[in-house]
Amino acid sequence: MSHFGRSGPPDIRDTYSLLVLNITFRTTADDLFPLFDKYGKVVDVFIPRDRRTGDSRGFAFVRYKYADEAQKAVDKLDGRVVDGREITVQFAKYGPDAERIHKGRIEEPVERLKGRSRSRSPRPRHRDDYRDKDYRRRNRSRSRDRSDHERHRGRDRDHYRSRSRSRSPDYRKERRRGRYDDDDDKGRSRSPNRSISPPARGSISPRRSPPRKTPSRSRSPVARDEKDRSPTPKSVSPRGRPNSQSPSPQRSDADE
DNA sequence: GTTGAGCGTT
Repeated sequence: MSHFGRSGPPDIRDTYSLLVLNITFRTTADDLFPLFDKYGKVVDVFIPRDRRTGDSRGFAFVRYKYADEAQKAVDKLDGRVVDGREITVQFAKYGPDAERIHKGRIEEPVERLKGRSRSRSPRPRHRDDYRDKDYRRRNRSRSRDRSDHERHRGRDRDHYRSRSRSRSPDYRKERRRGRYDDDDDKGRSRSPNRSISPPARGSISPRRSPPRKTPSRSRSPVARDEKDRSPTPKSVSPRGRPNSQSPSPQRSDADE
């Protein structure tokens, strides 16, 4: 009863999906279930969460068994203050498959029931068309960037210009066009290899090169080896222990 | 610990 979304999509054949927006980030499906269930029969309540943090996105989907009940819930719960925040209840315009739906109900239910007709849509290509458009607007999952943007806009413009290099979450979103590849993307993006060439690794450490002003050490593999090994084995070889280093590998001001 | 336009999962 309290486990929603754990078993995946139950049955959306004759269910009306309601989109609940403006909900708090701590509101759970269990909290919305009794609230929406009071106005009708709720067959399923799902709240999209972030794969990385697992935190709620701030909106939920409530599925009703009947449209009349859903409509009533929208009229009653829409604008209702939940958890100290006014929530917005409206019929979902898009289905779980990014397909357009009417009145929260999918215009065309599962076609598998109809027969072997695998073709669910004669134009799957169009689906991606408008789908991409929606994704673009959805890029602002974390509106934090926007918040900072506006915040700096009215305070300090110089800082804003300086931050021009600041990487925006949109660049990778648009590039991948996916929302689940963040895990891999982030794991690899963390590596500064993007701007650093493989050969550079031999003489990396821009700060290490300049300090070498001693002509005595010009070329002594032996001396260099001993020096690297003897003195500070843990301090030396930053690549060997990235953990010891700073979390931000991009500290080369020269590159910027 | 924070945030705030929007459309979804085994």
